[in-house]
Amino acid sequence: MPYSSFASMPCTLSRPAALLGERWTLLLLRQIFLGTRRFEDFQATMDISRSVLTDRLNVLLQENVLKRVPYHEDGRTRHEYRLTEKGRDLYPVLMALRTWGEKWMAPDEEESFHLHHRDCGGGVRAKVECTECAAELTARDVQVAKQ
Amino acid sequence: MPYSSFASMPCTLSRPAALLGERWTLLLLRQIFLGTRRFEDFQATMDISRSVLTDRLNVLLQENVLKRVPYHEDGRTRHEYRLTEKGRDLYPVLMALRTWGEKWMAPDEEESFHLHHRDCGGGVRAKVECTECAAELTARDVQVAKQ
DNA sequence: TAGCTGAGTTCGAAAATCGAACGCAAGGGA
DNA sequence: TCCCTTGCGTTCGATTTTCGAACTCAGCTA
Repeated sequence: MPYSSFASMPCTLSRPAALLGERWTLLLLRQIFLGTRRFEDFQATMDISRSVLTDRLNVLLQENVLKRVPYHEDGRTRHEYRLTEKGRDLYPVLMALRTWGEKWMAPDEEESFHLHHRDCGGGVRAKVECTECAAELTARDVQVAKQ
Repeated sequence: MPYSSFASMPCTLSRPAALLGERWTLLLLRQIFLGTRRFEDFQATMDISRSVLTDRLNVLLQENVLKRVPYHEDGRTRHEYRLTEKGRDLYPVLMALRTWGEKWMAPDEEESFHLHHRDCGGGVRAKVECTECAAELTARDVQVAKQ
């Protein structure tokens, strides 16, 4: 049972965890949410090796998290990588990571970037809530039922 | 600038992403949230190689996500791995992964486990909200400010 | 005394990653 | 026309990680 078998287990947690748990994939998604879209820009800003970058982009294309979109520059047609709706839906995952990072791994100095709600200027945080009563939940409030 | 340099960048997203983005780490945390605590049990249920398991547990101990707690069995003292408060605070990350998995990677058959709020029996989901106006936010509602 | 168990450690083989060079197609300039 | 540049990969040999099986070790147990 190798690592990749978690990607095909009938578990809605192990499948995303196996996909995003590959080295570089979370950092790549971070870069995408920060606005990077082109191969050269990923390579330059992350200093990832080109072959691994190719591989990770292809995996995310295959999983339909990203799509290749043509664009024009200097009269030439090229392609850039953009989030699909499925990809955009990963936003809460990244925000949960960031919320945790702010609480537990905040560097001494200033942040490298701030996020705020366009409409009201407020801050941004991830949370877990009950779909019925809308209470905020921690691990202790949740019961696991096998099968 | 190797992979590990993201773990020390002054960015509250890249640091957690680099830590949890190592192979096996997310799957290991999933197993821990499901209740596994002992070396042998991790090894048996995940079929991870023993040396990598040792390494990942040590990294999480060092980051203070896990702690080693002594327990007694058959009159012998052993240790088990348990979440610290910092570790328990990763719950929203795992729930965000699961919420995404339920929407986009749900297997045809039944889930391997269900989660529900102890108090009211409702479902569980992760979301992103504004700290001021409490509106639910998507990537489009959020503005990134450099520095 | 010998065997068992939990929790690792060790080590040679296999796989993943790295970095530097190479390939290639489509302009642009001389 | 020929050469140069750019963006986006591919290839390849060297280095790192991971794998899997065997080994270690301490403290019971038979």
